[in-house]
Amino acid sequence: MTDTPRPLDAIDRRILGELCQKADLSFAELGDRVGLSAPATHERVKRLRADGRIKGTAAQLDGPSIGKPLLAFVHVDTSGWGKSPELMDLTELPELEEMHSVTGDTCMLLKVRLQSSQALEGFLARLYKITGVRATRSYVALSTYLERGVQAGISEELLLDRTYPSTGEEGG
Amino acid sequence: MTDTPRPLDAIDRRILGELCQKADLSFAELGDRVGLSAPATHERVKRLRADGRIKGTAAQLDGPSIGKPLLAFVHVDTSGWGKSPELMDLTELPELEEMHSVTGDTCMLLKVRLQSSQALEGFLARLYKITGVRATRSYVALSTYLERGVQAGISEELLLDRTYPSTGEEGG
DNA sequence: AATGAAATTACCGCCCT
DNA sequence: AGGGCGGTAATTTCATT
Repeated sequence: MTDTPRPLDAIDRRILGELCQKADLSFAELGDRVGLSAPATHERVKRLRADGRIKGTAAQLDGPSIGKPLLAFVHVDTSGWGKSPELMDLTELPELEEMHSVTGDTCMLLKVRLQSSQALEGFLARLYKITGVRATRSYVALSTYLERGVQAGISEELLLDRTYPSTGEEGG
Repeated sequence: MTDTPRPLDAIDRRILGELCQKADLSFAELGDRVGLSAPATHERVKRLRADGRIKGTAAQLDGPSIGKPLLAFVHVDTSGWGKSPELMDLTELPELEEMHSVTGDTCMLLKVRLQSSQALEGFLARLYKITGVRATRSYVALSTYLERGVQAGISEELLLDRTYPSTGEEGG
């Protein structure tokens, strides 16, 4: 399993672009959108999966309507460093959606989706029982303007927009 | 479209539990897992979609292998309040995955997935061009221990675990 | 249980080494 | 000449009534 299975070409990117928005397209429909036949499209998707580009496919549930109206990000400061078994046990809670160790003024960043503020209190209580947890800061979402998974596209804008003054001699 | 279409029963929850992990199960397979026939399962899923419990289905892409190895959370402090059109324009960037207004010592919380640290710099540069953006703090993910979408399950643990000492007289 | 649609396989031909 | 890739046709599996 080497790192670079094969570079993505334009059609691969368009397929990924479609599938990350709507994974239940038929291969015929998907093929129409990217200009390939159904079997050729199927072949591409199979390859994207085999290469690990596509990890799987998931139903997108609506938090509020399944009883979890409260979304919060919790910063955790620990005295030791990361990955204690106790911290990893939190993974079993369906309320915990993300756990990352991060740079910056905190150690661990959690994303949790909960039933109520009482449940958030319960979650924080559980956190504080963990050895090495010093402090937490919670950021509760008031409005969610955007929430989606990994997108296929890449903006050239972010790479090319130099904030330095240009020499005025660069070609277009 | 009222709020409460019908409460979820145990089978609904199990269906949601399966589908949020793997959306490409056949109805026959899904039915086997929850103890229903294929058409009955189909009917349930159709209802869950119609009721807005299931918003859709998406392919889960692997950030690093599609060229976005860098994940960051960016806190944005603004002078005005939230939702300016300029801020909303960021939504067009495929690098931006989440945008929430939050409680706590910041106004807006962004989740971005990028090609490189140069791209993060480009993104921050773009942020600072926006009217009313005062300051940003970036938390770059070093390791991701867990990252998944909304889960169907609800822990009773978080609601029941009272941290207050019990009187010793409460029944089980 | 039956019908129609879609996924999947088999096989053939093209293009680019 | 060979390998990768895509197209069409045939078959099986699945969705849907």
